[in-house]
Amino acid sequence: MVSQVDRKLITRKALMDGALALVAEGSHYSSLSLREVAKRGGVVPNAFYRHFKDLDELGLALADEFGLLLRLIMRQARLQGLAADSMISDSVNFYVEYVQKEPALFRFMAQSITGGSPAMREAMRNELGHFANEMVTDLNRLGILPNISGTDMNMLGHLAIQTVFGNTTEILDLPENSANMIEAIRERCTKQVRLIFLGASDWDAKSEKQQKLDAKANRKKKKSKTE
Amino acid sequence: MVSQVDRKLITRKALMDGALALVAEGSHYSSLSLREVAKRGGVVPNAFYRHFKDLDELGLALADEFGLLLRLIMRQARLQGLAADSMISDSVNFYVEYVQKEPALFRFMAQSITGGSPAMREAMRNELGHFANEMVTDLNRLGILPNISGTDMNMLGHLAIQTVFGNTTEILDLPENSANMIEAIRERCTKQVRLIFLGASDWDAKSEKQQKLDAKANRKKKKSKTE
DNA sequence: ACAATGAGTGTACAACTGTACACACTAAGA
DNA sequence: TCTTAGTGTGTACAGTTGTACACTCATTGT
Repeated sequence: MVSQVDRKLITRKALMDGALALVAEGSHYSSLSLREVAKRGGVVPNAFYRHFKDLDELGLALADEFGLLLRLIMRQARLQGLAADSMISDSVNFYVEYVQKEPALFRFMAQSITGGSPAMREAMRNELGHFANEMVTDLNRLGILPNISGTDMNMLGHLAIQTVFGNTTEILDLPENSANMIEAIRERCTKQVRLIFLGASDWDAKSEKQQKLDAKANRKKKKSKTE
Repeated sequence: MVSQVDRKLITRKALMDGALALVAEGSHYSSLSLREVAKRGGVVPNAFYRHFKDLDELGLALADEFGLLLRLIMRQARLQGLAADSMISDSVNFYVEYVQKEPALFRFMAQSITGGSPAMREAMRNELGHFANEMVTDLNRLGILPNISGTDMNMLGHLAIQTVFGNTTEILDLPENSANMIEAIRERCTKQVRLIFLGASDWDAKSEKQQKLDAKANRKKKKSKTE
């Protein structure tokens, strides 16, 4: 005895979970069939149309769900109140933990950034971009790296999240019970992010000067090439 | 009047190019059908089996071709003899140029790292890893960053190439004739790599000490969590 | 209490899929 | 020169695909 709107929400969720399950089992989202997904959701193929017009539309709904997960992760991380001396390794650990906790959604995300429909790719890029922006906001609020300009801070944020997210597939591809491998990835990733922030702390007026010099040399070279 | 082995090689190439063409037009490799690929290669479906057992096998052949392209890029970059003062921006420009020159292969690569079969993913990771190793060898030969240990140098190489390759999909998704957007990506990517190397130049004994401190704090936190 | 809304079902069909089999035709080797 | 090997073709078939149409039946709002 469930209300009609609940029933609808339940089936909708079942379809989304069905698609995710298939992805988690190794299929690529863009090679799924509507019938497969419907069957996995415990529903007849035609019922699919009561919820989504397309598999593309379902994909965008999954992208939304992934965005929600990201927001949840951010909130959790903030609540935990990371200590300054271990902020980077804590964040990386946090991320790795969530990838293992929600492998299907992260696998889907990884697939979609490079392989989804154009709309899908944009949606995923937006989610990650939002995540990076939030991180930059936090860094500013905490007064970390105060000497860096706004655009450079943005660049830094994107670099950091791109680096962390770049390890996703590798984590997911590990066989189960290989905690030592996970540990290795975690350490390498922490090192990488730490190196990035070390670079950022030197990314001040001095390096700006160097940058301009380099840019000039670059333009010169380009010019001589076209001649 | 072509020899039999030539004919075979020609058709094989046609099949591979057909698959790449479909990928370049927006399909995901893992959603291609054998018949589609055969038609695009100008051959009847059954003829496919004379060259590949599977679409997977064709995919691995394409991964090989991508590896060849990477080696070509490396050789070209070395021949050009990059100047020390603009080495980073030159390398990035070089990469961006090749992505635009071979969009299909790079699109295929981007798709395959996160979305191919397990064998495919591993093949692509190996190709990129080899590329990173070559880069590290060059850095060592040129005496750049002599104070960094072997494993850290490896980490650095992987970070650098992951950063550059991370821009691939974004470049490929730009509409044609948007040179200014390309320029923006090129600049951002150059900045990122420069920041990474800036961080690496400080990645010495001093930062190693800081790293150990952080690791200790991390262990402490973990312990208290499990209690 | 009753009509209506709408989630889920069953049947149907044309298009497409991978692949098995028998065949043609041409280059290679005797 | 004649046989052989091997690339490419044509036909065939069973399974899967997306989706249209007509339907049941429970939950809703009156």
